Amino acid sequence: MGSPSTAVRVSAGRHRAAPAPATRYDKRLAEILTHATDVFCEKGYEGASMRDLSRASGMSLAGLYYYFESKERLLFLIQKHTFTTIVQRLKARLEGVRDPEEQVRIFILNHLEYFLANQAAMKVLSHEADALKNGFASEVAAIKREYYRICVGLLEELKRERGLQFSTRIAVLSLFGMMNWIYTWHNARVDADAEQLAGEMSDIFLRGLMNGSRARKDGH
Amino acid sequence: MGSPSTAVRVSAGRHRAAPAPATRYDKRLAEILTHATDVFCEKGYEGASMRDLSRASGMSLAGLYYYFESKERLLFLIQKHTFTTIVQRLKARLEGVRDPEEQVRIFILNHLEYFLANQAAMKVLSHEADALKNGFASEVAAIKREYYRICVGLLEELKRERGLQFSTRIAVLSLFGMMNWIYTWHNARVDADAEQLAGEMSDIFLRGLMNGSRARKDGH
DNA sequence: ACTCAATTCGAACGAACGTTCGAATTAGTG
DNA sequence: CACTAATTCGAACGTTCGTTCGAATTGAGT
Repeated sequence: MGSPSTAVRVSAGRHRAAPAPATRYDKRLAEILTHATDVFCEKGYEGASMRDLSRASGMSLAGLYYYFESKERLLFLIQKHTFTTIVQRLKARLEGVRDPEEQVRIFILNHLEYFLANQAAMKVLSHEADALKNGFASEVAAIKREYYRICVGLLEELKRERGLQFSTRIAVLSLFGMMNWIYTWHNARVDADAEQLAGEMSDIFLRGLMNGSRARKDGH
Repeated sequence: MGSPSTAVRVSAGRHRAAPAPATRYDKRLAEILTHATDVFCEKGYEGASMRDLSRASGMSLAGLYYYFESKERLLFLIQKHTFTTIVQRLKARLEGVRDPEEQVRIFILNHLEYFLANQAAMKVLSHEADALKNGFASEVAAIKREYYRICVGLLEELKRERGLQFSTRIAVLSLFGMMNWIYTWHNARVDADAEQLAGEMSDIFLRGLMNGSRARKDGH
């Protein structure tokens, strides 16, 4: 009967095969997601109206609902796809690398490269992290937790190998702060490319973790 | 006649004397700002409705407009007061301190202490940084620029004194990222207090700036 | 107690919101 | 071409939005 967006709808109903079927439906949906990402980036999730999204994607207001059942699910699709992709790329890049310091540098480089190549999507991921509710929120939270745990693992290994002492939690969250804050200030005309930025942040962060003198005013 | 909120209204029309008149008007406005801060923190600026603010502050919807002329101006008042206060406290604390490293540590401690003591306000300041427009935006931006420049000054001095080499811009913005990101993860039941967090972040950041080996793969 | 200004409120305004529905259009196959 | 399913749309739904207005209430000074 044709109420397609009420179900989850994976690639025109088929179960996803190996590469990507890329049906008409999938391609149009991807286009809409791209335009919606730009609008969410510029006006924020709450501040962007369905009419804004309609205008940006060149599709009628009602037409959008053929592709997703609610504004919230649209944000979910954007966040899930973005987060899944960055985790996937990270895993591929980490494969075969054994040195913990190099692994951390790869983590940072992967994050910043993807961030700058997909600024709008990553801003929506960072800035609208608490906009989803219940089921949507928990599914994105699961991916985030996996990403977080990977970083924790790398730092734990670095710590073990070099006999360092620092709070892994604070270190990881400080690193995420350094990296994610970039969406508030990065200017393509002024700032260096991802590789150089990743190098500078890696230097600050990694050297910061090495204990030359333990904590400062320890003891008392 | 009584259309008070159309003018800027400084403490019941009087020109502000030395300490603080603290009229009835001022006190009530401060209460409203406090409640509004909590609501903006929880639901975001766009996501919070005037009716939410009315409910939270226990004042009728129309009554709120006696104290400010628009929702946007309310956010502006919150941001301006918060930012002004943190800059003011910083200046007081930096007075008399000469050692650049100690100055940077004070900067970080001041920021985190105020952040954790006023989490809602600081989240509204960080997370809704782009919500204001035109005149409101530029006035807050001016304070932000001053705050930023103070930090740049401290790092430049540290760099000069110790003969270090790093990009001040990247360093400052990385530091702000580390510090401001805290609103996304800090949990009072799990995490340490401001002083300890400031110590750990200062250690990571400051040690990160000291060049033991210059940049890594330099040359090529 | 009377007065005037300061403060508060109920009720309503028009606009914009997310979403729905049935009809119209288009694309894909025989 | 004809037939069916996939896609798109105009128009409207009921709700909520930020804001306004005139009347009611309260507080302070005499």
